[in-house]
Amino acid sequence: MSKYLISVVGPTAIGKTVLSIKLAQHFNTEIISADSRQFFKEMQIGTAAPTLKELTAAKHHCIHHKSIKDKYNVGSFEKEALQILDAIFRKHDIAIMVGGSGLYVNAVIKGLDDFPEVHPDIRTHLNTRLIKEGLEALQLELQQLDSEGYNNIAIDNPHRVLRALEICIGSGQPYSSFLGQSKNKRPFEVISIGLTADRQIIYDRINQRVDAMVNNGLIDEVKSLKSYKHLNALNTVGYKEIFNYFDNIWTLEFAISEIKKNSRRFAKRQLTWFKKDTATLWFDNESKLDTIIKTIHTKMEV
RNA sequence: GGUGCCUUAGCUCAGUUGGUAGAGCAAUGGACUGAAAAUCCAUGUGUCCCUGGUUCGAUUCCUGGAGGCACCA
Repeated sequence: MSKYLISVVGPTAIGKTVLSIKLAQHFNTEIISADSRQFFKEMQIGTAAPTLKELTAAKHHCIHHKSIKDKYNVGSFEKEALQILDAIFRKHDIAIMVGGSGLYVNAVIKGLDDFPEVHPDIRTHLNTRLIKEGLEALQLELQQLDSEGYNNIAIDNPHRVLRALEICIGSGQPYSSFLGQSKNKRPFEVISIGLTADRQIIYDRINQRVDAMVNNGLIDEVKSLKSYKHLNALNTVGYKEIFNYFDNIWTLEFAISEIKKNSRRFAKRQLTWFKKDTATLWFDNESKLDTIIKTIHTKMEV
């Protein structure tokens, strides 16, 4: 029998966690999280990570298993996730993956190209140059080192330009020369389940969830992380806004309304990303579990 | 009750010496190969309060009205 990875995607606050646990219980299997912020053990309230009760209701992987101080990225996640899936598939025919980080989901189900490791100093240096010389100087350099990459990447996006440049500089070869390698075929089939709702319902759920986070101690959680504010993991909706409150830039009330707004925008970006995968089977967030399970079975028989 | 000011996009407001209008914020659409809850790109949505009048043409000028604000009674 083939192995199946059921991937649950959708915008934030739609109910992915709850559905994934129900699916894990029904199929008697384990869950791997593809959420780029729930990895971090220091970030619990603001990331709406599964509660202790939820974590015991089904076995979870990649939740709170890293520190915000650790170096971690999609590449590491891809490798780690594949190992975990391998272990799960030794025991089960079905595994569940749940997460709202499109790039991380794609890394597992489609795979990324292999890029050489580059020393972190290169990026630090490029960031300094970005501030001192401006984006245009780095764009010109990329044009020199990798004209194909220059023509294909989003050249207005500093992160993209820096990433391409750091690969060129670190490896001595053009960034684009690493793209499009034949990727390893996954030893499992993927069934992608999308959860969605009318925009207004998603937004209402986000607003309620943010209020709940504040009531559950979000402010204290962020306060305890103040000295790590500069870390990338904390450049996150729900944290960066509260830092502005602590820095007396915003009132608490305004910071909270900004969290809601930024979460709405995030949800929109997630929908844009997940809509691209035409294989995804979409369900309304009020759908009955039976309906979803029935669809999954049908899909597996094909 | 009187006088003055105001009424233009979802909000705050600009503007048109008369040729049906534009900023910021909000909103919407999109991109995405190791920063991804990150980062970036694109888009103006309108009885210019209503009503007559003048005019080839009024959101703009004039009359009357409605609502708001301020001051005087």
